[in-house]
Formats: sequence, C-alpha cells, structure tokens
Amino acid sequence: MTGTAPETARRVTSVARVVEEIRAMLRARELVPGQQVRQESLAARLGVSRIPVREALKSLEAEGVMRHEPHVGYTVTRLNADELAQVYLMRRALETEVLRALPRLSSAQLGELTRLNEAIGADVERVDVAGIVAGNQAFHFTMFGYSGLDLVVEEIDRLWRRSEPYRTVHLYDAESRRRVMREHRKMITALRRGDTEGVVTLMNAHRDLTVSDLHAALGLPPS
Amino acid sequence: MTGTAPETARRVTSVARVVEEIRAMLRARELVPGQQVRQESLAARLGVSRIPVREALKSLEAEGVMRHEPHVGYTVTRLNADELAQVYLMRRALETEVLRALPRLSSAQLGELTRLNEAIGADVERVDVAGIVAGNQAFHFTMFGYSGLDLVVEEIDRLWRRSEPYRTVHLYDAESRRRVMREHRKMITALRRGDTEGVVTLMNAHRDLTVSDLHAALGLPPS
DNA sequence: GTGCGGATTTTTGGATACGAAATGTTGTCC
DNA sequence: GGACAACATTTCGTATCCAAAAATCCGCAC
Repeated sequence: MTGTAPETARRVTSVARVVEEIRAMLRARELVPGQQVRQESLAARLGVSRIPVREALKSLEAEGVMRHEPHVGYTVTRLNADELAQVYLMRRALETEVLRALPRLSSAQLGELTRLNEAIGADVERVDVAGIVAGNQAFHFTMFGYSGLDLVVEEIDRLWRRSEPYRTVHLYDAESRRRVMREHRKMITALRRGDTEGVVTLMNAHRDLTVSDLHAALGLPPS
Repeated sequence: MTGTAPETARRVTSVARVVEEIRAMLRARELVPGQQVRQESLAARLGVSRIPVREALKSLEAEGVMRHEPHVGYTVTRLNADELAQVYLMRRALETEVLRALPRLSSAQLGELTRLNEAIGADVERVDVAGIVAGNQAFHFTMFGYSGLDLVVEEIDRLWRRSEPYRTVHLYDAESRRRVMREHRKMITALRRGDTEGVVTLMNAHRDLTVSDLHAALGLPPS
C-alpha cells in the first residue's frame, strides 16, 4: 500500500505507523483485552526501536485503548459490561448531536452513502467480515462528516476505536449482516426526506441491536 | 504537597509529572494556543530528558490539547470560535447524560457539595482566580462523580482540559464570580429535591453564561 | 509436599549520544 | 525583486547504558 504512492505518500512518522499497526492487531484479535504488551518484542516485531513504541502506547493510553501501570507495563484495556454500556451511552449522546446538525443532503451525498452501503453488500456476499466492519465504519463516518462538526466526529471516532476489540465479534450470523444493510437503507431514505429525527431514531435502534448482539456474543465479560 | 507523604506517595513517572507541569503552564498562560513547544528547552526547564517530554506531548496530542506536525513539532492547539462551540456542545451532551443518571443524593453528599461551594466563596473573597477555577472544577466533578458513570466523567474531564487555555480568562469581574456561587446553590437546592431535570436546566444556563463570557473576553479568535 | 523469604532475572523508566532527514533561513547571483 | 543553493536548527529515530521496580525462581524450614 505504501509502495509507489506518488504524492499522497505523506512521509509518516514511525509512531503513527506503530499506532496503526497496534490498531490492526486489535482488529485482528491478535491482541485481546487484558493482554500485556511487551515493549521490546513489539518493537522487534515492527522493526523499530522502543522509543516510538512507547510513544504510540502513550497515545493509545490517552485514548483509552491501553492502560498503563508504572513499572508493570501496558495492557489492552478490558471493559466490563457496565463500562461498555457507558461507551455506547456516549456514542448515542454525541452521534445524536451530529445527526441533528445534518443539513439537507445533496443528491451527490446521498449517492455516496448508497454507494458505500452497496459496497458493504458486496462484502456481505463474500462473507468478508473485516471488509464489512471497515465498510460500516466508512458509511457511518461519511454520514457524520456531512454535519461539519469535525471535532465531535473525531470524538465519536475515538469512542468507536475504544470498543474496537469488542466490536469485531458480532456479525457472525448471516441475518445480522443483512439486517445492517437494510437499516442503512432506511436511514438513507429518511435522510432523503430530510427527516433528521427519523434518522436519530433509526440510528439508536441500529446501535442498540449491535449492543445486544455484542452482549450475547460476549456473555458480558466478568471483570 | 508531595513532601513527606508516606504511603499515598504513589511513585509517579516522569511522564505523568511532565503532563501535569504542561497543564499547569497552560493554566498559568505561560503557554498559549498556537505557541510552539521546543522539546529540548522544555526538558531542560523541567529537569528531565527529551524522552518523557515526547511521551507527555504525545499523550496531550491524543487528548486534543496539543497538535503535532511531523518534523516541525508540537504546538498548543488553537481553537476558533466554532471549534470551541463544538467542545461546549459535547460537554452539554455528556454532562446532561451524567446529571440524568444521578441518584437521590445523601445528605452527606449534599453537605460535601455545599462545603465545596463555600470554599469557592472564600476564594471569591480573596479574589484568588486560580483557586476559584480549581474549586469550581472540584464542585462540578464531585457532583458528576456521584453518577457512578466514571468513564463518561473521565471523558468530560478531557473536554474540560481541552478548553483549559481558554477557560481561565473569564471570572474577571466580581459580579460573574458571585453569580457562579449563586447558581451552584440553586443546583444544590434542586438536587435536594431530587429534581434532576431542574439541575440539567440550571447547568445548561450556567454553562451558556460561561460561553458567552468567554466569547466576550476573547472576541472570538480569528484563525 | 507446602508455604515463606530472599536472591536472580526480566522489564520498565529514563539518560545520553549520535546520525539522518526535514524544515527554515540566509545569502548570493541573475 | 525573485530563484536557487548552502547553511543552521530542530525533530525523528537508533543504540547503548544504568537504575529501579516487578516478577520469578529457588532453597529452606516446617
């Protein structure tokens, strides 16, 4: 992907790369909540020294993804059922604000959302779960982005990342996968009508179903 | 304050200390939005090497207080009027959730809030602005804490810190200082009645006044 | 065998020094 | 005045080293 990229190849720092690698490891469930992260081995694995790794971990700690205990080390944050519920409570509160701030969308914007949802459809056919997760995120954040509330959207992004280690579990049965697409289509319809409150309601139902899927899949983690 | 502290003297890392020092510099307006931070000079000033400084800055960057541009350096995040409004929008959304989750407070809890508000009163007499700011924060977060929604409260804390460089300006006239105390008293009264919605309304008015004070004091920053 | 206490090993926290890369600045030439 | 090249500054990243704190291991007493 870095390959021969011409101009967009923004010379990125090691730290940013390490952060992304760690996120990918979380999505791939190569790192799971509660697990301890060894600085040295992670550095060796990513081909960098310990310093950028430590900076990356500090960054993820500030974000809530990692936990740090002095002289013991970093572990992936483990959320219990109550904490996970709080993350979703915050998502509901902030996403509602963003949706209420949406202007009437142009047909180009509506077309883009439709296109993104159809891309999810293709991944559903292929049963490409990672693709569905990525596509779903793209769909939601493209919609949020139309609000113009960039700081709020960034904050929502942080909240999504915080539940990343937990979010990948659901979507295992074919029915939930198709349901996601259907609900997205309903949202697009409501947006076309300019029915903001309708979108808020749909989104809340959409999110709540994800939460209950998640609870079922996890059987509410003990700690 | 660290002094001879016996057991509670949790051996704290340099990084945590540097983060706190930077926050203090922000409160003291020794660092102002847009200003560039030189790693080496900051390290020398705080008597540490560059490593903990860089980790501290990364942490503050993830929090939104600092901005980083590769090979150029860190600068204090500068918020324009619109962005500041977004921070306050998020505060309203999340603080409302927290207040709605408040249980009926015990008389000990109500007493504690009263005590904290009276402490602010003492600082108002002394015209100790830094003390008022600290006391105000203590009052609000003690109240928020009673909700039990610790993750949401942490997030609100982050939002407060994000507007820290801007928040210290208001409270310059005697009347606003006394107004703060009066409004706090009204909130305590509403809490005693268990009137959650009343507290939400009072808090929104309280916050909005701060925002307009702030806008007036800053004359909405240009960038 | 089991539990306890101390020594060893591992890991983290931090300092220092160095090289490489990028940015910004200065000065010269046209 | 504007373009371009040399220079200084700063950041990014590595390597190496040491201290301190944890975790682990081991032997001893019971």
